[in-house]
Amino acid sequence: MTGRARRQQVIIDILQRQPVDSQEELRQSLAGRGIEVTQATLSRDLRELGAAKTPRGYQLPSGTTPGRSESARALTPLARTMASFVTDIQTACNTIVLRTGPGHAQIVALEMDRAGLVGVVGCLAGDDTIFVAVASAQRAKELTRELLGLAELAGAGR
Amino acid sequence: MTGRARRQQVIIDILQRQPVDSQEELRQSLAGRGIEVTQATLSRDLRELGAAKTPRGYQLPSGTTPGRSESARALTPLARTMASFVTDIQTACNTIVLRTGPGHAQIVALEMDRAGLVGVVGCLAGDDTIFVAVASAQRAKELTRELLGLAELAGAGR
DNA sequence: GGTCATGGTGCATGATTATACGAGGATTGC
DNA sequence: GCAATCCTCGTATAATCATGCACCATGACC
Repeated sequence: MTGRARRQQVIIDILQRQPVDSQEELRQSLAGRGIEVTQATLSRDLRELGAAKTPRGYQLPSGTTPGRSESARALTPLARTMASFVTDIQTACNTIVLRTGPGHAQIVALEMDRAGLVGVVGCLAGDDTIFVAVASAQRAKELTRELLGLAELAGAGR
Repeated sequence: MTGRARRQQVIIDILQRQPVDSQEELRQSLAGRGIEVTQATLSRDLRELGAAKTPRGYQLPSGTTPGRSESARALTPLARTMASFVTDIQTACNTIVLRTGPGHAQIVALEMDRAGLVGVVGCLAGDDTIFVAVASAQRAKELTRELLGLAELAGAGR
Protein backbone atom coordinates (compact mmCIF):
# COMPACT_ATOMS: atom_id res chain seq x y z
CA MET A 1 0.00 0.00 0.00
CA THR A 2 2.36 2.66 -1.20
CA GLY A 3 -0.40 5.18 -1.13
CA ARG A 4 -2.80 7.06 -3.22
CA ALA A 5 -0.73 10.22 -3.63
CA ARG A 6 2.17 8.29 -5.01
CA ARG A 7 -0.04 6.39 -7.40
CA GLN A 8 -1.54 9.62 -8.70
CA GLN A 9 1.94 11.00 -9.16
CA VAL A 10 2.81 8.00 -11.29
CA ILE A 11 -0.42 8.46 -13.24
CA ILE A 12 0.59 12.02 -14.03
CA ASP A 13 3.94 10.81 -15.20
CA ILE A 14 2.42 8.16 -17.43
CA LEU A 15 -0.11 10.52 -18.95
CA GLN A 16 2.64 12.94 -19.85
CA ARG A 17 4.80 10.34 -21.46
CA GLN A 18 2.44 8.36 -23.57
CA PRO A 19 -1.04 8.55 -24.97
CA VAL A 20 -3.57 6.72 -22.84
CA ASP A 21 -6.96 6.10 -24.37
CA SER A 22 -8.75 4.21 -21.63
CA GLN A 23 -8.62 3.46 -17.96
CA GLU A 24 -7.91 -0.15 -18.72
CA GLU A 25 -4.86 0.91 -20.69
CA LEU A 26 -3.75 3.06 -17.79
CA ARG A 27 -4.34 0.19 -15.42
CA GLN A 28 -1.94 -1.95 -17.42
CA SER A 29 0.71 0.74 -17.53
CA LEU A 30 0.49 1.04 -13.77
CA ALA A 31 0.72 -2.70 -13.40
CA GLY A 32 3.89 -2.52 -15.44
CA ARG A 33 5.30 -0.28 -12.76
CA GLY A 34 4.18 -2.59 -10.00
CA ILE A 35 1.03 -0.73 -9.05
CA GLU A 36 -2.10 -2.84 -9.22
CA VAL A 37 -5.51 -1.29 -8.81
CA THR A 38 -8.90 -1.66 -10.43
CA GLN A 39 -10.52 0.49 -13.04
CA ALA A 40 -12.86 1.90 -10.41
CA THR A 41 -9.98 3.38 -8.49
CA LEU A 42 -8.57 4.92 -11.63
CA SER A 43 -11.90 6.49 -12.41
CA ARG A 44 -11.71 8.18 -9.02
CA ASP A 45 -8.07 9.14 -9.42
CA LEU A 46 -8.59 10.71 -12.80
CA ARG A 47 -11.50 12.74 -11.54
CA GLU A 48 -9.44 14.01 -8.64
CA LEU A 49 -6.62 14.93 -10.98
CA GLY A 50 -9.08 16.76 -13.18
CA ALA A 51 -8.01 14.71 -16.18
CA ALA A 52 -10.06 15.11 -19.33
CA LYS A 53 -10.82 12.42 -21.83
CA THR A 54 -10.18 13.81 -25.28
CA PRO A 55 -10.29 12.18 -28.70
CA ARG A 56 -6.52 11.95 -28.33
CA GLY A 57 -6.44 10.31 -24.94
CA TYR A 58 -6.53 11.52 -21.37
CA GLN A 59 -5.15 15.00 -20.83
CA LEU A 60 -4.15 16.62 -17.59
CA PRO A 61 -5.21 20.16 -16.84
CA SER A 62 -2.44 22.68 -17.42
CA GLY A 63 -0.59 23.37 -14.23
CA THR A 64 -0.33 19.74 -13.27
CA THR A 65 3.33 19.00 -12.78
CA PRO A 66 5.02 15.66 -12.82
CA GLY A 67 6.68 14.57 -9.64
CA ARG A 68 10.21 15.70 -10.34
CA SER A 69 11.04 12.06 -9.73
CA GLU A 70 11.90 10.55 -13.07
CA SER A 71 11.34 13.49 -15.38
CA ALA A 72 14.38 15.14 -13.84
CA ARG A 73 16.22 15.72 -17.06
CA ALA A 74 18.58 18.69 -17.06
CA LEU A 75 17.22 21.62 -19.01
CA THR A 76 18.38 21.46 -22.60
CA PRO A 77 18.48 24.53 -24.83
CA LEU A 78 15.39 23.17 -26.50
CA ALA A 79 13.62 22.83 -23.17
CA ARG A 80 14.49 26.36 -22.15
CA THR A 81 13.35 27.76 -25.47
CA MET A 82 10.15 25.78 -25.49
CA ALA A 83 9.26 26.68 -21.94
CA SER A 84 9.92 30.34 -22.68
CA PHE A 85 8.05 30.79 -25.93
CA VAL A 86 5.61 28.00 -26.65
CA THR A 87 2.04 28.67 -25.59
CA ASP A 88 0.18 25.73 -27.09
CA ILE A 89 0.80 22.40 -28.75
CA GLN A 90 -1.68 20.37 -30.73
CA THR A 91 -1.46 17.22 -32.78
CA ALA A 92 -3.36 16.41 -35.94
CA CYS A 93 -2.56 13.04 -37.45
CA ASN A 94 1.10 13.19 -38.32
CA THR A 95 1.48 16.92 -37.89
CA ILE A 96 2.26 18.79 -34.71
CA VAL A 97 1.41 22.45 -34.47
CA LEU A 98 3.09 24.66 -31.91
CA ARG A 99 1.99 28.18 -31.11
CA THR A 100 4.30 30.83 -29.71
CA GLY A 101 4.14 34.48 -28.89
CA PRO A 102 4.44 36.85 -31.90
CA GLY A 103 7.78 36.57 -33.65
CA HIS A 104 9.11 33.67 -31.64
CA ALA A 105 8.31 30.77 -33.94
CA GLN A 106 11.61 30.99 -35.82
CA ILE A 107 13.67 30.69 -32.65
CA VAL A 108 11.78 27.65 -31.46
CA ALA A 109 11.93 25.98 -34.87
CA LEU A 110 15.67 26.56 -34.99
CA GLU A 111 16.13 24.82 -31.66
CA MET A 112 13.91 21.98 -32.70
CA ASP A 113 15.99 21.45 -35.81
CA ARG A 114 19.16 21.46 -33.74
CA ALA A 115 17.70 18.98 -31.29
CA GLY A 116 17.31 16.44 -34.06
CA LEU A 117 14.15 14.97 -32.61
CA VAL A 118 13.54 11.39 -33.63
CA GLY A 119 10.83 11.00 -36.24
CA VAL A 120 10.71 14.63 -37.24
CA VAL A 121 10.69 14.99 -41.01
CA GLY A 122 10.77 18.75 -41.05
CA CYS A 123 9.70 22.01 -39.41
CA LEU A 124 8.15 25.06 -40.99
CA ALA A 125 7.85 28.24 -38.96
CA GLY A 126 5.83 31.35 -39.54
CA ASP A 127 5.55 34.24 -37.14
CA ASP A 128 3.82 32.58 -34.25
CA THR A 129 3.12 29.07 -35.51
CA ILE A 130 5.29 26.07 -36.27
CA PHE A 131 4.29 23.03 -38.26
CA VAL A 132 6.21 19.88 -37.55
CA ALA A 133 5.81 17.05 -40.01
CA VAL A 134 6.34 13.72 -38.27
CA ALA A 135 7.03 10.36 -39.82
CA SER A 136 3.91 8.75 -38.40
CA ALA A 137 0.79 9.65 -36.49
CA GLN A 138 1.88 7.35 -33.71
CA ARG A 139 5.22 9.06 -33.35
CA ALA A 140 3.52 12.43 -33.54
CA LYS A 141 1.43 11.52 -30.54
CA GLU A 142 4.42 10.49 -28.50
CA LEU A 143 6.41 13.51 -29.55
CA THR A 144 3.57 15.79 -28.60
CA ARG A 145 3.62 14.40 -25.09
CA GLU A 146 7.34 14.98 -24.87
CA LEU A 147 7.07 18.51 -26.22
CA LEU A 148 4.23 19.34 -23.86
CA GLY A 149 6.51 18.31 -21.05
CA LEU A 150 9.38 20.44 -22.33
CA ALA A 151 7.12 23.42 -22.79
CA GLU A 152 5.73 22.84 -19.32
CA LEU A 153 2.23 22.89 -20.69
CA ALA A 154 1.04 19.60 -19.23
CA GLY A 155 -2.37 19.62 -20.91
CA ALA A 156 -3.02 20.64 -24.49
CA GLY A 157 -6.03 22.78 -25.17
CA ARG A 158 -7.51 25.20 -22.65
CA MET B 1 -29.56 20.76 -46.08
CA THR B 2 -26.48 19.36 -44.45
CA GLY B 3 -27.73 19.51 -40.93
CA ARG B 4 -24.41 18.27 -39.74
CA ALA B 5 -22.31 21.42 -39.97
CA ARG B 6 -25.16 23.44 -38.60
CA ARG B 7 -25.72 20.99 -35.79
CA GLN B 8 -22.08 21.11 -34.80
CA GLN B 9 -22.23 24.89 -34.68
CA VAL B 10 -25.20 24.65 -32.33
CA ILE B 11 -23.31 22.12 -30.21
CA ILE B 12 -20.41 24.55 -29.90
CA ASP B 13 -22.83 27.23 -28.88
CA ILE B 14 -24.46 25.06 -26.25
CA LEU B 15 -21.18 23.88 -24.80
CA GLN B 16 -20.01 27.45 -24.43
CA ARG B 17 -23.17 28.57 -22.70
CA GLN B 18 -23.84 25.83 -20.20
CA PRO B 19 -22.13 22.88 -18.58
CA VAL B 20 -22.99 19.62 -20.29
CA ASP B 21 -22.09 16.44 -18.45
CA SER B 22 -23.27 13.79 -20.84
CA GLN B 23 -24.23 13.21 -24.42
CA GLU B 24 -27.76 12.47 -23.32
CA GLU B 25 -27.93 15.91 -21.71
CA LEU B 26 -26.59 17.45 -24.90
CA ARG B 27 -29.15 15.52 -26.90
CA GLN B 28 -31.93 17.08 -24.86
CA SER B 29 -30.53 20.57 -25.24
CA LEU B 30 -30.40 20.09 -28.98
CA ALA B 31 -33.93 18.75 -28.98
CA GLY B 32 -34.94 21.94 -27.21
CA ARG B 33 -33.63 23.82 -30.21
CA GLY B 34 -35.44 21.59 -32.61
CA ILE B 35 -32.54 19.36 -33.52
CA GLU B 36 -33.21 15.68 -32.89
CA VAL B 37 -30.44 13.14 -33.22
CA THR B 38 -29.29 10.08 -31.34
CA GLN B 39 -26.49 9.74 -28.84
CA ALA B 40 -24.41 7.90 -31.43
CA THR B 41 -24.39 10.92 -33.69
CA LEU B 42 -23.36 13.16 -30.82
CA SER B 43 -20.50 10.84 -29.99
CA ARG B 44 -19.27 11.33 -33.54
CA ASP B 45 -19.84 15.07 -33.51
CA LEU B 46 -17.98 15.56 -30.26
CA ARG B 47 -15.04 13.58 -31.52
CA GLU B 48 -14.88 15.65 -34.69
CA LEU B 49 -15.03 18.84 -32.69
CA GLY B 50 -12.24 17.56 -30.49
CA ALA B 51 -14.36 18.04 -27.38
CA ALA B 52 -12.96 16.65 -24.14
CA LYS B 53 -14.95 15.18 -21.31
CA THR B 54 -13.70 16.69 -18.09
CA PRO B 55 -14.92 16.32 -14.52
CA ARG B 56 -16.67 19.63 -15.15
CA GLY B 57 -18.43 18.62 -18.34
CA TYR B 58 -17.53 18.69 -22.00
CA GLN B 59 -14.95 21.27 -23.01
CA LEU B 60 -14.07 22.47 -26.47
CA PRO B 61 -10.43 22.75 -27.52
CA SER B 62 -9.11 26.29 -27.31
CA GLY B 63 -9.53 28.10 -30.57
CA THR B 64 -12.98 26.77 -31.26
CA THR B 65 -15.27 29.69 -31.84
CA PRO B 66 -19.04 29.89 -32.02
CA GLY B 67 -18.94 30.50 -35.75
CA ARG B 68 -21.25 32.87 -37.57
CA SER B 69 -24.72 32.11 -36.38
CA GLU B 70 -25.50 30.47 -39.68
CA SER B 71 -27.75 33.27 -40.86
CA ALA B 72 -24.90 35.76 -41.15
CA ARG B 73 -22.96 33.44 -43.40
CA ALA B 74 -23.70 35.46 -46.49
CA LEU B 75 -20.55 37.36 -47.37
CA THR B 76 -18.05 37.10 -44.56
CA PRO B 77 -14.65 38.80 -44.69
CA LEU B 78 -13.22 35.33 -45.14
CA ALA B 79 -15.37 34.66 -48.19
CA ARG B 80 -14.42 37.97 -49.79
CA THR B 81 -10.74 37.46 -49.09
CA MET B 82 -10.72 33.89 -50.30
CA ALA B 83 -12.56 34.71 -53.48
CA SER B 84 -10.16 37.56 -54.17
CA PHE B 85 -6.82 35.89 -53.53
CA VAL B 86 -6.97 32.10 -53.44
CA THR B 87 -6.05 30.40 -56.70
CA ASP B 88 -5.92 26.76 -55.68
CA ILE B 89 -6.80 24.45 -52.80
CA GLN B 90 -5.49 20.95 -52.23
CA THR B 91 -5.88 18.42 -49.47
CA ALA B 92 -3.27 15.94 -48.25
CA CYS B 93 -4.42 13.74 -45.43
CA ASN B 94 -5.26 16.18 -42.68
CA THR B 95 -3.48 19.14 -44.18
CA ILE B 96 -4.99 21.64 -46.56
CA VAL B 97 -2.73 23.68 -48.78
CA LEU B 98 -3.98 26.91 -50.31
CA ARG B 99 -2.19 28.84 -53.03
CA THR B 100 -2.58 32.57 -53.56
CA GLY B 101 -1.01 35.22 -55.70
CA PRO B 102 2.41 36.47 -54.55
CA GLY B 103 2.31 38.19 -51.18
CA HIS B 104 -1.31 37.41 -50.44
CA ALA B 105 -0.94 34.34 -48.24
CA GLN B 106 -0.66 36.32 -45.01
CA ILE B 107 -3.89 38.16 -45.61
CA VAL B 108 -5.82 34.99 -46.29
CA ALA B 109 -4.33 33.19 -43.29
CA LEU B 110 -5.25 36.08 -41.06
CA GLU B 111 -8.85 35.88 -42.14
CA MET B 112 -8.90 32.14 -41.68
CA ASP B 113 -7.64 32.53 -38.14
CA ARG B 114 -10.29 35.12 -37.44
CA ALA B 115 -13.00 32.89 -38.85
CA GLY B 116 -12.27 30.24 -36.23
CA LEU B 117 -13.08 27.38 -38.59
CA VAL B 118 -14.15 24.25 -36.78
CA GLY B 119 -11.49 21.57 -36.74
CA VAL B 120 -8.65 23.86 -37.73
CA VAL B 121 -5.69 23.36 -35.45
CA GLY B 122 -3.55 26.06 -36.97
CA CYS B 123 -2.59 27.99 -40.10
CA LEU B 124 0.83 28.85 -41.39
CA ALA B 125 1.40 31.27 -44.23
CA GLY B 126 4.42 31.92 -46.40
CA ASP B 127 4.42 34.27 -49.34
CA ASP B 128 1.99 32.54 -51.65
CA THR B 129 1.21 29.34 -49.78
CA ILE B 130 -0.80 28.50 -46.69
CA PHE B 131 -0.69 25.27 -44.71
CA VAL B 132 -3.76 24.49 -42.67
CA ALA B 133 -3.56 21.69 -40.13
CA VAL B 134 -6.93 20.10 -39.52
CA ALA B 135 -7.94 17.87 -36.63
CA SER B 136 -8.75 14.92 -38.88
CA ALA B 137 -8.49 13.86 -42.48
CA GLN B 138 -12.25 13.58 -42.52
CA ARG B 139 -12.72 17.12 -41.35
CA ALA B 140 -10.03 18.29 -43.78
CA LYS B 141 -12.05 16.91 -46.65
CA GLU B 142 -15.19 18.67 -45.56
CA LEU B 143 -13.36 21.89 -44.93
CA THR B 144 -11.74 21.74 -48.34
CA ARG B 145 -15.13 21.53 -49.91
CA GLU B 146 -16.35 24.49 -47.91
CA LEU B 147 -13.26 26.52 -48.73
CA LEU B 148 -13.53 25.69 -52.41
CA GLY B 149 -16.99 27.12 -52.25
CA LEU B 150 -15.86 30.27 -50.49
CA ALA B 151 -13.02 30.75 -52.94
CA GLU B 152 -15.43 30.18 -55.79
CA LEU B 153 -13.14 27.57 -57.24
CA ALA B 154 -15.67 24.86 -57.99
CA GLY B 155 -13.61 21.68 -58.26
CA ALA B 156 -10.07 22.95 -58.20
CA GLY B 157 -8.42 20.63 -55.73
CA ARG B 158 -8.48 16.83 -55.73
C1' DG C 1 -9.44 -3.05 24.82
C1' DG C 2 -13.71 -1.28 22.68
C1' DT C 3 -16.10 1.97 19.86
C1' DC C 4 -16.58 5.25 16.48
C1' DA C 5 -15.34 8.13 12.58
C1' DT C 6 -12.69 8.54 8.32
C1' DG C 7 -10.53 7.33 4.16
C1' DG C 8 -9.40 4.19 0.55
C1' DT C 9 -10.52 0.26 -2.01
C1' DG C 10 -12.76 -3.72 -4.63
C1' DC C 11 -16.85 -5.71 -6.39
C1' DA C 12 -20.87 -5.59 -8.89
C1' DT C 13 -23.62 -3.08 -11.62
C1' DG C 14 -25.76 0.95 -13.62
C1' DA C 15 -24.68 4.80 -16.74
C1' DT C 16 -22.43 6.55 -20.47
C1' DT C 17 -19.81 6.47 -24.68
C1' DA C 18 -17.99 4.23 -28.95
C1' DT C 19 -18.60 1.53 -32.99
C1' DA C 20 -19.96 -2.22 -36.52
C1' DC C 21 -23.32 -2.51 -39.63
C1' DG C 22 -26.62 -1.31 -42.81
C1' DA C 23 -30.29 1.90 -44.71
C1' DG C 24 -31.33 5.94 -47.24
C1' DG C 25 -30.19 10.02 -49.80
C1' DA C 26 -27.18 12.66 -52.88
C1' DT C 27 -23.83 12.73 -56.65
C1' DT C 28 -21.29 11.11 -60.59
C1' DG C 29 -20.28 8.58 -64.72
C1' DC C 30 -21.95 5.94 -68.22
C1' DG D 1 -32.20 5.74 -66.09
C1' DC D 2 -29.09 2.88 -63.49
C1' DA D 3 -25.12 1.45 -61.11
C1' DA D 4 -21.39 2.83 -58.32
C1' DT D 5 -19.82 5.77 -54.56
C1' DC D 6 -19.79 8.60 -50.95
C1' DC D 7 -21.96 10.64 -46.73
C1' DT D 8 -24.64 10.70 -42.94
C1' DC D 9 -27.12 8.70 -39.55
C1' DG D 10 -29.98 5.26 -36.62
C1' DT D 11 -29.97 0.74 -34.48
C1' DA D 12 -28.03 -2.48 -31.76
C1' DT D 13 -24.44 -3.68 -29.09
C1' DA D 14 -19.77 -3.60 -27.35
C1' DA D 15 -16.60 -1.00 -24.71
C1' DT D 16 -15.67 2.04 -21.27
C1' DC D 17 -16.57 4.71 -17.18
C1' DA D 18 -18.99 5.96 -12.72
C1' DT D 19 -20.83 4.73 -8.34
C1' DG D 20 -23.58 2.37 -4.32
C1' DC D 21 -22.30 -0.63 -1.02
C1' DA D 22 -19.52 -3.22 2.04
C1' DC D 23 -15.11 -4.17 3.91
C1' DC D 24 -10.74 -3.12 5.92
C1' DA D 25 -7.17 -0.28 8.05
C1' DT D 26 -6.05 3.58 10.82
C1' DG D 27 -6.36 6.85 14.39
C1' DA D 28 -8.96 9.45 18.09
C1' DC D 29 -11.26 8.95 22.11
C1' DC D 30 -13.30 6.87 26.14
